[in-house]
Amino acid sequence: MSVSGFELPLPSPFDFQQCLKYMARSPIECLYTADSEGVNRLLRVGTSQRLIRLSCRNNNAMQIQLLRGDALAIREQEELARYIRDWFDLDRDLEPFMQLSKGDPFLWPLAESFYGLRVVGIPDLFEALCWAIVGQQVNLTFAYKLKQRLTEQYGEAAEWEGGTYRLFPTPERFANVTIDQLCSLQLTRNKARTIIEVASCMTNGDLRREELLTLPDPESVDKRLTAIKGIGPWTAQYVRMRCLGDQTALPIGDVGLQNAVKQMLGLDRKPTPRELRDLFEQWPGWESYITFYLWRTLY
DNA sequence: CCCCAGGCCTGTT
DNA sequence: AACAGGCATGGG
Repeated sequence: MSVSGFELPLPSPFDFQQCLKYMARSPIECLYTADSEGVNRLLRVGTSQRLIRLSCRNNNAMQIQLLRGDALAIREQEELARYIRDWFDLDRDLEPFMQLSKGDPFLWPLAESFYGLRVVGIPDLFEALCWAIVGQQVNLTFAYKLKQRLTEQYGEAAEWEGGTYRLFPTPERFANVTIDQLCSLQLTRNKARTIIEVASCMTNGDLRREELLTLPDPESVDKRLTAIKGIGPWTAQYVRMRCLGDQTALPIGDVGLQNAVKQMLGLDRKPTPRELRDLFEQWPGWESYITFYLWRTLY
């Protein structure tokens, strides 16, 4: 038994349009193409590449179509469904967040403006780590360029109807890549070294997503990740938020978060780390959602 | 030439 | 623990 498409039921609140708007924010995004009605993406399912399109007629169910290739075996469908649920954080109940927001002068405008937006995930650990690393202390425009160069240089690609679709490279792909080669893509030496180190750790099994997910608390995850030179607190929290589904992650040193809070509160300076912690103490468990929504106010 | 950007490391208090 | 300075890289 096999299928060339299937549906996933959606939680409430969920707004696919909000997610698409987020995903369409960069004109040089290289890992998928988002339009006003859906998103196309090349994914690895099992050992093969699959080109899929996601769309939503209403917000009750998401349609997943295979754009070409053999139908999916049931096992493959399950794997793909798992990926998509992580991608759009479909297993989370946002009702408590909406309740928390009601009557909250800081939260309500966010919850209302971005109603139904999910923390869009990066389920692949290597991709999430690399995206965080290239995004350290550079503006987003440049971060997207670096991701694009890494992907075009080292990732697999497939053509479809005149467009090119790409997979983010695997850690194994970097086994014989040198720091100088990555530096030629305009990565700093530190970033190049860190990416190669992360790739090596993942290839030899020292660093695995499943293992991070079994650690007892967020602090253990931070500790494991920051043990790698070049991965600091910001990157660890970013990965917890975008890859591990940990919605208590609060990237306190994030300049975007600081600027967004400054604007929201009408401050004449960026909030201090202490002030940010104090502010977020009111909303335990929703740090990542609030951060993600705050980032959305910036663009 | 300036300041800024979804930081990190190392060394001091 | 918390802060300060240096560092590397492009964008505006």
